[in-house]
Amino acid sequence: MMQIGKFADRSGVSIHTLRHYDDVGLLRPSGRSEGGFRLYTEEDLERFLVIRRMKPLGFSLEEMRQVLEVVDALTGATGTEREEQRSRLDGFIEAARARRAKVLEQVAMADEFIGLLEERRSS
Amino acid sequence: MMQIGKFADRSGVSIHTLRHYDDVGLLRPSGRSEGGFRLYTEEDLERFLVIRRMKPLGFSLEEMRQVLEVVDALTGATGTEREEQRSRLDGFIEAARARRAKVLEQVAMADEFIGLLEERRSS
DNA sequence: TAGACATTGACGCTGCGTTAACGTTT
DNA sequence: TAAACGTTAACGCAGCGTCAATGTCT
Repeated sequence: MMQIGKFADRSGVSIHTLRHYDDVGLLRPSGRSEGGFRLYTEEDLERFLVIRRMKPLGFSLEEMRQVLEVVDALTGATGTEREEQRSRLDGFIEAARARRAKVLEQVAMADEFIGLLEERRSS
Repeated sequence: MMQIGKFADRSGVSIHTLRHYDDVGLLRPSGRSEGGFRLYTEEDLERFLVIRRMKPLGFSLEEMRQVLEVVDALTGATGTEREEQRSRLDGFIEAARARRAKVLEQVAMADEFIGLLEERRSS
């Protein structure tokens, strides 16, 4: 169990961001100390990895929350429930592919922009 | 000379966004009608193209404003002034290359994320 | 004159950063 | 006890979206 400061160091995000994630229900610490200090576990760090990958792709906190929800629900689910969560997950996989495509377009945008500036430079 | 609505259609951004760009000095319409309607020219659309390419790369409105400023200052400048603007432009070209690299990293992030979800799907 | 189109102004939203005033841990 | 670390609450900011009340264009 580590306090928020250590978790911030290891995750690379600020303490305030972690507080915010807690407030909106995106990433809740596994426990609290007697005095109310947030206590995080290694497992919390694991869950954070999902956030770390999704955020740069432009997903909202709410969407990340939902993905974590599905992933959590999937471990331990069986039968119909399992199928249901799987199809929810498929939706997110689709969304991720769409984002990937968008990001690739942005690389092309960057190239166009750089070309535009270089042209202006020597005009 | 076209009104804001037509400019919005042709540029693909909302009327409110254009108003906001005007307010912050990013993209000012070339004129106003007697009654105060914003009037945009084809040249304004040209300038907008810079914005269109920069925005997906995550540049702030202020940075875009500065790039437009440099590009404008460069056309018609000579001698020392020209060299000065060129070096400012070089800074932005560098920044654009950095963004390009970042965006490429995001593609890798997307792949990792998709892989992570697919793994969870069949676990 | 009507209808489409525009105006300013204000408040709402996300995802945090930034104090401020104060309590906890060691 | 002090120093380091944490707490909630509240306001600030970018970049718009979304009314609302009103004026302009054709």
